[in-house]
Amino acid sequence: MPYFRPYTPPADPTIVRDLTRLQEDMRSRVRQEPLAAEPTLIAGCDSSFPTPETILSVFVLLRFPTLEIVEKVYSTSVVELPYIPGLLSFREAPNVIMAYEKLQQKPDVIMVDGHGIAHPRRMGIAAHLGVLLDKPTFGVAKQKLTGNYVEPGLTKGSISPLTDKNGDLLGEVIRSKDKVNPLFVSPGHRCDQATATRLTLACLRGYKLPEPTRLADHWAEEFKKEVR
DNA sequence: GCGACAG
DNA sequence: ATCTTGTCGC
Repeated sequence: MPYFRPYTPPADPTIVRDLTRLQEDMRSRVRQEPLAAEPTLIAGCDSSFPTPETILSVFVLLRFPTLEIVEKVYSTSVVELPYIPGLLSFREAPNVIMAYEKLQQKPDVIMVDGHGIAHPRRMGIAAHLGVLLDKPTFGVAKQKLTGNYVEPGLTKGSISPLTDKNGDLLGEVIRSKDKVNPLFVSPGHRCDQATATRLTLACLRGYKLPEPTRLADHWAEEFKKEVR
């Protein structure tokens, strides 16, 4: 429990205003619906920073529901925006998409490390990527960004709703492993809560993180060493 | 005015 | 996200 927050240089108010408006416009393009069909290929993506000015994004493609690795690719580029809560997608999405384009085969659905609609303007990076790629997406985050919830049961499989101040559902807080901090799962684009939760649970293999994002996270660390 | 604040 | 050792608990 830190008594303070690391100092973050104030972001250019003009940029923040413009990106926030852009996000509000994108919001109208997000759709929540079940998948057209049971997925055969599911992807996981995550990013790491070899240096403060370099971002490295990874995409891991897995067969579903067996979860065998089919492909893994990555992309690196120069960071152009600082981290600003709520505007994470503008900092990471460009490079994540560059990695996505390197995949030989495209997934039926993407599990993103971060939030979907569990965001102040319902536009977390998972929803953002879904709209730009016009692909089903959902988010699996390790920390809350917004919303309220009651701690779910301490055993694997316990779930409790994440809601906004109006009581609307933003996502679900899921205990993916006994006695470890829960995950925050929310739909992105062209996906609904039931699907996001079902796929997350179907991808658990004894670890806190479901395989798609766990492996993306793992390779983001491995590739980082090669790059620097 | 006082907290909260993905990665 | 990143820096960074040992250590408590199942």
